[in-house]
Amino acid sequence: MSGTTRAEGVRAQAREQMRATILDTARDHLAEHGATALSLRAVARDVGMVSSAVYRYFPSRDALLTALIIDAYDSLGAAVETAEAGVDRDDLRGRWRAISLTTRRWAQADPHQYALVFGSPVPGYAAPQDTVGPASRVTRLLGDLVVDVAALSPPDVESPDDTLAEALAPVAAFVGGTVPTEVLLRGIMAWTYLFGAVSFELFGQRNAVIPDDRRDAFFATEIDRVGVVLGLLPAG
Amino acid sequence: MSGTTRAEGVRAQAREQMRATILDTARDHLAEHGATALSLRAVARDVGMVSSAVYRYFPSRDALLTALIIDAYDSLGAAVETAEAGVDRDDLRGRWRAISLTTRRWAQADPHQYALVFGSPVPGYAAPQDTVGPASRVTRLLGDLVVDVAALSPPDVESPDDTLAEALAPVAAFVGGTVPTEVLLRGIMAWTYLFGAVSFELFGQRNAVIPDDRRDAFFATEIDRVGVVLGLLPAG
DNA sequence: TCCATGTGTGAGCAGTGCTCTCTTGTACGA
DNA sequence: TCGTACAAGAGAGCACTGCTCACACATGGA
Repeated sequence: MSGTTRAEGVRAQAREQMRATILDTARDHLAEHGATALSLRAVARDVGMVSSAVYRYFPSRDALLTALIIDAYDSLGAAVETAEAGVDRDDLRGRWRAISLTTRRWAQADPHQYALVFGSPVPGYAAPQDTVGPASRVTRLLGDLVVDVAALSPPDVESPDDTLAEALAPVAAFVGGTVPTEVLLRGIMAWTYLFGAVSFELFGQRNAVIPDDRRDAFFATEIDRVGVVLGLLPAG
Repeated sequence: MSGTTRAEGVRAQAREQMRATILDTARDHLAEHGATALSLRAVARDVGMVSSAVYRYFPSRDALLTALIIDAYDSLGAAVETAEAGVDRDDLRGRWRAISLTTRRWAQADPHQYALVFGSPVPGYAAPQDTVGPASRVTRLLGDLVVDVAALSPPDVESPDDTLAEALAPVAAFVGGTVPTEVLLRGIMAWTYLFGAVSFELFGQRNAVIPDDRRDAFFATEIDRVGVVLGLLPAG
């Protein structure tokens, strides 16, 4: 209890640092070879210890993957939050664009990390509760956007479907405020489209569909279209 | 050269049957445990031979996976084609619904098979050319639908973007006929949304968003919305 | 100062993909 | 009809994986 502000203990600090080192190395391996090829033994070799020592820090390979997932959510969340924060609050279209384009850019920068989170889940693996917090950072931004959309440009029509409101009750609770069901629906659909488009492109489904050098422009086009056509944003 | 119509040879026939047996067993394993857990040795055990014998039929685990992918595309294609064929040609909305709902149902019936095709690609694995044929069966139906949409209910506005037409040139070539760029764009977006929604739901991204017992209804709602709101189908 | 505890080691088990050599049955050409 | 070439399976083996366990050891904390 001398140098550190928090009396954390030397051991605890060293442990935390070792954990971080392992995680960093694992992230490198993930970026290079993908999730299913991520080998705990290989990570251990890179870190410079024997494989069994890693188990002092992560009880299983799945636990390591879970840590990487939380990591990825946080990384994406931070990137999108930063980009979105730089846009004027009243510029709904700009906020939607910032969220979308940043998500895509982040995904392209590290496809394996994106796939780990938004791709097909690892078999037999159920995301633990620890992941829900970081996972909702992007969703949070979309939720806020939807609230502002409802306030600044209310929908022209109200959704007549009563059961729809019940289906979207969890969503209404999440976004908070009083948002018409119609706007909630449009928000979810925009959310779905965004990740559908990014995944489609990243997972190669568009390979022979949109020429490589047109993908950027096309993504911008479709994202703008989604904003307008789903009534999420005013036309023009 | 006695019983068979085609003089295929006894050996070739036996070989084909053995290949099918292996593939069937592999499909069972896939459905139960998922792609990354699919073990060639385990399949061999189930079939009743030693693992090295399987290599007489599939040169590698990847080759076995490729065969399963082609299989999956064909299975999905057949299911959707059958469903769509049962709808009146003029009923554009009905055709869109049939394609969408059947795709979702098929995906839910065997999530691992869906994930194999539309999930994050296996690392280091690039789908060979053999897969493009079966892969385009659903896309073909959507292409035909788009052509009929263009003929039966032309878009209210033409897309002013010239570069967009260039980006969609491969798509225009695929669907054939003379389809306005605007309709092509809407078709691609509907296609993107469909698989985005199915993937999102199957991969658990909607777990805390839409209650389980509302998913069927919600999917129907969003699919109808996509049809109308993207201008793919007339409102009403 | 002393030792309980946290941390790293290395052997080992059961599994994997894949290669190789060897044997055997039999389909097919002469 | 017969002999054989060849396909097909068996089995051992290599290098890898995740994970467990008994062990050694340094050291932080009392």
